Amino acid sequence: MSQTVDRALSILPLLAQGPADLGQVADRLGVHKSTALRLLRTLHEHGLVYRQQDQRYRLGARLFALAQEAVENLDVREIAHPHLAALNERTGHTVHLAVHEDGEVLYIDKVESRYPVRMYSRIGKPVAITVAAVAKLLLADLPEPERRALAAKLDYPRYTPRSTPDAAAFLQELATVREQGWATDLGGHEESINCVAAPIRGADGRVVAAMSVSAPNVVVTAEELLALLPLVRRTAEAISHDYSGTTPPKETEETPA
Amino acid sequence: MSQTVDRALSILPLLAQGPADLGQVADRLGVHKSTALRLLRTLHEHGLVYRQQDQRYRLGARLFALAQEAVENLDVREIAHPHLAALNERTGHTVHLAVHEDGEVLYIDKVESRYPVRMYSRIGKPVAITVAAVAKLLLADLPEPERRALAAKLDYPRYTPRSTPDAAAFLQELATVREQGWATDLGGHEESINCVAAPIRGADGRVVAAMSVSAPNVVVTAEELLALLPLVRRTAEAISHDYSGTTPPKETEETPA
DNA sequence: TCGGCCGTTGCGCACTCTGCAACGTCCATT
DNA sequence: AATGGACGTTGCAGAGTGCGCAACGGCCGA
Repeated sequence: MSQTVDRALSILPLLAQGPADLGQVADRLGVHKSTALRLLRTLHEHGLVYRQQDQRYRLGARLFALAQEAVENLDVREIAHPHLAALNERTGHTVHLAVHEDGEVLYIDKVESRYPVRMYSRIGKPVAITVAAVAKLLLADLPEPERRALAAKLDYPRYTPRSTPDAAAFLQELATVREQGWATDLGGHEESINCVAAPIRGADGRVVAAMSVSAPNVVVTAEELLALLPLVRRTAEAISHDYSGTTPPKETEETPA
Repeated sequence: MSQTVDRALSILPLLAQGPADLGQVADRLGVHKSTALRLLRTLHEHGLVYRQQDQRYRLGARLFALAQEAVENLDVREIAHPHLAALNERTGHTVHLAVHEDGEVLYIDKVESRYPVRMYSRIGKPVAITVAAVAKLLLADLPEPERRALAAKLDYPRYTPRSTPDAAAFLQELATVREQGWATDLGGHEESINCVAAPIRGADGRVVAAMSVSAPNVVVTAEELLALLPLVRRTAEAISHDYSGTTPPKETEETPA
């Protein structure tokens, strides 16, 4: 691994917390000011950081553009979107699409609820991986050793009394989810918000994405939301079908890791 | 400028065009495969690139997260959003918020039209800088030398017959915009889409952002859209007021050990 | 079975990055 | 108005680090 690049890239999450001046960056990186300056200059030339009038640095414009182009290259998203929109049209609730990547699960698309009370989330924001319904689906599909390894590495924050408490409970939950082919989050992240989710599979049967419908208690009860499960599953299957269909005959996949 | 970091960062826009394998990356960078590999590994460890099952690289998840955190740190956005939503509520049209940064203008917020026919745009996407109404406002406020330098550097694509043809016309337009304090784009980017825009100013009077209302011909005529100008300007002024008010003259930041 | 393609590894050389120290500037303080 | 300090910037010499080369190994198609 390249030390120089490593240091430069470490600046980005640092600046994500808010603007910082040269000295602060150098301190937090543990390098000399002149070094930090050179790195920041390079990042600047690539548009990844921006220098404000007060000379402090913050994350730059090209970062948005890159993230944007990146998300547009995800073909699952393209294919799923009309289905998500239709489901939102029909139910009125917030619909999410999420993928798994290197131990993180993040939303890559979202259709907002029609109701005034909405849940907070953002495309690109990593989800609460130990409780979110979509996360359970995505992780439940991992090969068993990976699943165990990941579960062991995770933190298990107690967002609510119903949050997954530890790795054992999580693995148990994943097994259940894997078995039944759908997942829920009933107040595990925020007390008053429930979700039901279903997996989207590629041609080889592996889970490539997951979608969910979320709604707060004040709009519909958990039971009413669960009644939507068949609809959610059908939607996910429709997306899976579209996705497998339009994806050209994939090169052979090595199943055993 | 750091060579290593420079090379590493050059990989990102390259991957933004689509996934690529190691050889392609090395070729396009003009370096040896082993070098490209090391750079990609470093980028990977920071989550900026992701390696798919077919071993090809594409942009990674953390990029989204970073862009997300970045946009949330823009306080103009925070302050402007309710106003934009209100304007959308009242007019039904698409409302945009944009800022200028290092010769690029990009949308940082958007409220979607209520009408079924919508214009295509995305938060984070750089706008057509030579024709967009918000771009004119932001660039018109630059000091004259910078304005000239930037105008000279730009390309002037002929999106439509009404697109700004060259630097001279652009500078002329900027002068007009600067004078009148608002801007329009009448079919300059896409034949059937019109915009009206107004500037948002900081406490020192400089333009820090610009907002616009856009609608296609099929929904409202250009005249009808122009009739919204006073409303748009009032909204922009309200945001400017909020922004100047809530931004303290200077904030001091302490560094916790 | 063989050949080619691609990703990966170890290594020695030298290029490039590093930290230091000194300078210029701006601002707050006396 | 003068002084001190904080901060960003620059040039430099040393060495640490990234560079390309060459060889290996796995995979796939011939």
